[in-house]
Amino acid sequence: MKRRVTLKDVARYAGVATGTVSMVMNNSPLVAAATRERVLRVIRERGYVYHRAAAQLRKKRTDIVGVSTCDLVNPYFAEVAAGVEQILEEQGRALVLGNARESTVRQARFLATLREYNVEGALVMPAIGTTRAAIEEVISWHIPLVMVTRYVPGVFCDYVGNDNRLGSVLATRHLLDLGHRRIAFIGYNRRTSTGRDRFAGYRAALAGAGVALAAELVVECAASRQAGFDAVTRLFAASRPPSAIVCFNDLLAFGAMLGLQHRGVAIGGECSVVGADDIAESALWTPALTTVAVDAEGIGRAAAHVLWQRLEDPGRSPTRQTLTPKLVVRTSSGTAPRPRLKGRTA
Amino acid sequence: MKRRVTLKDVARYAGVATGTVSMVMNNSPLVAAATRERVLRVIRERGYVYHRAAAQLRKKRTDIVGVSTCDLVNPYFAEVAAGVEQILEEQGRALVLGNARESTVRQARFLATLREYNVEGALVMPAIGTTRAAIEEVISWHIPLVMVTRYVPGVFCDYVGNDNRLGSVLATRHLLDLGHRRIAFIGYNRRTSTGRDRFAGYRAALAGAGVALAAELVVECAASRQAGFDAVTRLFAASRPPSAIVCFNDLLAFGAMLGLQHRGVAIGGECSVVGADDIAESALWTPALTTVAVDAEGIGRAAAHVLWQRLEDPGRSPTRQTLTPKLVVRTSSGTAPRPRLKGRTA
DNA sequence: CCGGCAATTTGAACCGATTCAAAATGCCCG
DNA sequence: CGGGCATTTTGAATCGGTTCAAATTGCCGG
Repeated sequence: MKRRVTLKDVARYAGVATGTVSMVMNNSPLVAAATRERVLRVIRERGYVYHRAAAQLRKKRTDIVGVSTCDLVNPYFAEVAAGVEQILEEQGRALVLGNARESTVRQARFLATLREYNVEGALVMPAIGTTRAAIEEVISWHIPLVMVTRYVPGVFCDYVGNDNRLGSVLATRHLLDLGHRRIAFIGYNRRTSTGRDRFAGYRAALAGAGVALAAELVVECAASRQAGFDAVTRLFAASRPPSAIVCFNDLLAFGAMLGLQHRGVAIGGECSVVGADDIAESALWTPALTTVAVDAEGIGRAAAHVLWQRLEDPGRSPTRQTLTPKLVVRTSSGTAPRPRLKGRTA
Repeated sequence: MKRRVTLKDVARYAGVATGTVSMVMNNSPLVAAATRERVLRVIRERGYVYHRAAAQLRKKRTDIVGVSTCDLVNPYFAEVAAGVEQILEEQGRALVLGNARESTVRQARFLATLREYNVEGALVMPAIGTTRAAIEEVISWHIPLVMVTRYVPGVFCDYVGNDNRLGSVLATRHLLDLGHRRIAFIGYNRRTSTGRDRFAGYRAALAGAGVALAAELVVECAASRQAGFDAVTRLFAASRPPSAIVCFNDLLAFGAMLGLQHRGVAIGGECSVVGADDIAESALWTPALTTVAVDAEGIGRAAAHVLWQRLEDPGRSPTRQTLTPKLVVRTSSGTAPRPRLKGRTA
């Protein structure tokens, strides 16, 4: 077992002091070009490998960033993570990944671990149920934290996400413009900021058009295909079903469309459906889903960028950055059907 | 700025030697229970935080594992990564993530970085075009490496993946059993082991049934929905279209089904379609897709487990572990249509 | 009361980089 | 030729744990 080549060895072979080699490794402009060349040649010849842990002991920088995902199996969060990775890679920082799987316990455990690794900062997609205290604890450790995609109310720190409220406004307004008045909202979840904001946009758009919000048209449920199917079943079992549905996300919309097809309701005709996220399948469904496109990778990239800014200038006040979603109109939404004028003609 | 609480401080406050505190931190059975309690109390009271980089300097273990994904945006690989994360988390190891996005350059750069972090091992999903030399270089650094999902031929190291050959055999045999004889294969890609193995299974199943492989029924193309659509267009433009299609994966199958619907070909009747992977959408399509289910998370978990075994016993000979996929029959596949007996009746 | 053995505890050297005050070197100008 | 200044280089102290040979403590049987 050969001993590892250390910086000291390099210094000896190159005939310089350890400090000089260190400066070469850190691209210091103070070393003379000729010296730098000589040192670099020795490094190459001897196969020297920089030892980051040793460096970290004295230097304060670690070039490590922690990333906590709430659910990596969900393609949306995986895309956000991919965006984050892209920027961190460009910055030459390493990414330590944790997947909370929507468990605040796992999330807390991961964040505590990050502390032992002396990460420079953390990008957190808060798991459902994350408390203000949990986030503030991390900040109290002096680890710069950026909330991504979801935020925890009342926490004073950076946030990058989608403008979910606007997204729902666009979706709902689109339906209102098509003449719809009985518009349902399915997938309301008050436990995440995304859930609350998307609902708030729906509510605001209705109010803006002078349409009263009908409690029986709001369905609180999970964000799965099955839940969408069930929600439609429930809505259409009632006396006055909606003529359009705003869905919390595309998965729910798919379930809803299946439910409508199952009942023989014409999608885009008798009942319109709008989703959110614009995942890959949305364009391929029959009918193609009208949805609010969210740039998940862009959010990840922006979040990594915001963390970088904070590291550059720790004093700056927290930013709250939202990317603007845009409505993609396809065939699952159409003009409102004429109301059947029951009895009125009599 | 308060100075950080070090192990030495803990030792002083607890009235013991640094060595003792170190042993407590490492759960050594040598410290007396009473001493351990006292030290732990001081640690809690003073808010001591273990400094892994410092520990690493002397200890050889790092508890860090590198994970290189070939494409994190692909839900399949994201699932594998999630499986890996789950096991590493249980083992108390940190996961440093890299996303090669199918670039061998990015992959190589990431693997080189891992060396500087002194990772205990690496789990690599080789990017398209990964050479034997690239993998062997990592091994030459004495970093235990496990290839996941894809393998590079000729490399003598651990591998965990799906039995793709078997999967295609199951799919093809299923179609043969339904009476099909003109069976196409779309999405052949000879640049990944998955591509080669899935094609090999198709070829073997045909041979086993005494059916000649028709070159015009094999389409080499990307693994996207669009490619599936285009492949069908091509196959059905020819004189004798297939009565069934084995697709490299589900995405391709969706594209193919859209293509068939577009041409007015009855899926499961006039032409059957079988996919592979069984992603979430597959069960929801109309018709529901018959496919070969692959346990992506299971593969990730198994891979992390294999790495653990190798760390426990570096001397063991490399394993080559494949999980068994299983056929999920749904409605996109049906009995072969009667051949139209052109002219024969005359 | 003592020798012997097992169970604990000690603490100084060490891991491999970074730091920075001080020294060395080179160059220009009077 | 020497002083002054800018450019490079030096190297010992330091970061915060781990190690392990050696010392200490406790207990038991004789």
